[in-house]
Amino acid sequence: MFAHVNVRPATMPSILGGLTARHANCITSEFHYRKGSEIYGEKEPAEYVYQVVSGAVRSYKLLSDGRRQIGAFHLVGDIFGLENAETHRFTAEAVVDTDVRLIRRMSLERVADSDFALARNLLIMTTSNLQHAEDHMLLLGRKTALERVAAFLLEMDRRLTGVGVVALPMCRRDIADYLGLTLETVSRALSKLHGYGAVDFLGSNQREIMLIDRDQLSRLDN
Amino acid sequence: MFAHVNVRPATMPSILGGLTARHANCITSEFHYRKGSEIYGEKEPAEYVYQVVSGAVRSYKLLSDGRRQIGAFHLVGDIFGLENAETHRFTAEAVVDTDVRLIRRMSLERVADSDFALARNLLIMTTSNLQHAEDHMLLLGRKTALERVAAFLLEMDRRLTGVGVVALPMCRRDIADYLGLTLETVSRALSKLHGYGAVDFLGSNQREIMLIDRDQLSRLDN
DNA sequence: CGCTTTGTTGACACTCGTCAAACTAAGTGG
DNA sequence: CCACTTAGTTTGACGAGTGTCAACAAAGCG
Repeated sequence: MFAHVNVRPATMPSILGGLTARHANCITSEFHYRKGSEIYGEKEPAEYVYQVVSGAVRSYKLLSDGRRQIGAFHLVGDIFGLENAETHRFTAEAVVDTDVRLIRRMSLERVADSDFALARNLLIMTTSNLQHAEDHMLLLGRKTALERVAAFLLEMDRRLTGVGVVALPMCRRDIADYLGLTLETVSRALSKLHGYGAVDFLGSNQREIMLIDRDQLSRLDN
Repeated sequence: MFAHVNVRPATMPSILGGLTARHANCITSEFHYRKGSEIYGEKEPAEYVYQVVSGAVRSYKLLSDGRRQIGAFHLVGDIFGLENAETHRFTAEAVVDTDVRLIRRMSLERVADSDFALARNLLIMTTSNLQHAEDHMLLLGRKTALERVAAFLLEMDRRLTGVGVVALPMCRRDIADYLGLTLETVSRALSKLHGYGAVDFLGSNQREIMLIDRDQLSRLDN
């Protein structure tokens, strides 16, 4: 599984706009997390910022009775765990075996006061997280199950390859908890999309490769 | 339009941490919006940043068929319309007759590069918007109607007075579109909470004053 | 080749949405 | 001042969409 993923550090957007190592005066190192293992927990002190080198990560919140809302998936190249408070607001777990680059975090005050460009990058990244959350609120509050799944496939296609071929790293339950649905509803929506011809499945391994018809999905997505 | 503009010394927490006028080199002025009128539209260029002086504002997104998701309510003292891209990502409307203070916006680049403290304030405000959106995703994705309404009342109490007495400026439809419900479901949830003794209504005017039992509501909220 | 995990599908239940009616409050003009 | 209108709220009846529970199939794995 994921045998062909080859990391090319040189082609990956470098963390914090290429400013980390020399400006933040910190050590960057790589670390491996096995599928399902926790990278950090909600309310833990935020010591590091992370970048996905290979694999995928989910960030989620829990209610007291175990209901889970995944706020975002972090894919290759994405930065996550960026907080300017002292603690993490999500739990982060590896969706599959995942390599991450770690950067020891500085306090926000020192960062923002010491480097204009870095401060701007922090703001840009935070804003892009905010924008994603804003769009996701619309999805969670107002879209139907079919629209959510269509939007999800389009998002993953855009972020993974952008060519209409998607190999999802996450399972149905993860998708469901991202979309505010149950895994059964996600499965049914995918079957329906398959029936419409908007999605085709290649190979019959568990983590199927999907061929998606972006025009058709876009029409469903509003 | 712009008939009542009058410049005033700050009697409330001044915008952008008291740095606007002298640091951002801009004019602050007040303006009045009548109930229901639009302050800015989604995708319009972001020329100003706003602060609520009196009244209340809703920020929302629409789907093509008219479904609406309110992302946030802005109450007295709140700053809104803060974008670092060139355009607004929400439409903003006055919920009731509302006075706002306007500050002409600078481009993000110039702001962040010219003032450390201002850059930090921008980041702090953006982060607090992000945190609200993250919490709201959990509500929209995973909470029941009753839990959403309970959480809403607690949020409004906290932000308006914090003493368990709430006078909501917005109508049932606004609440519904904020919580991802219908107005009927909101009304039923409030009736149920009233039945539980978690909410009491004072006076019988339209915009009732509510007495809320925060302990009881907190138990429902998870 | 069993065993476990993940995904699919069906039957059914239930929450919430839809539609409709009654009611209250507020605004308007004669 | 009072009918009349308009906007907003509440409540009921009903139905649709999604969740729940269960059975089965498929895939991964030792």
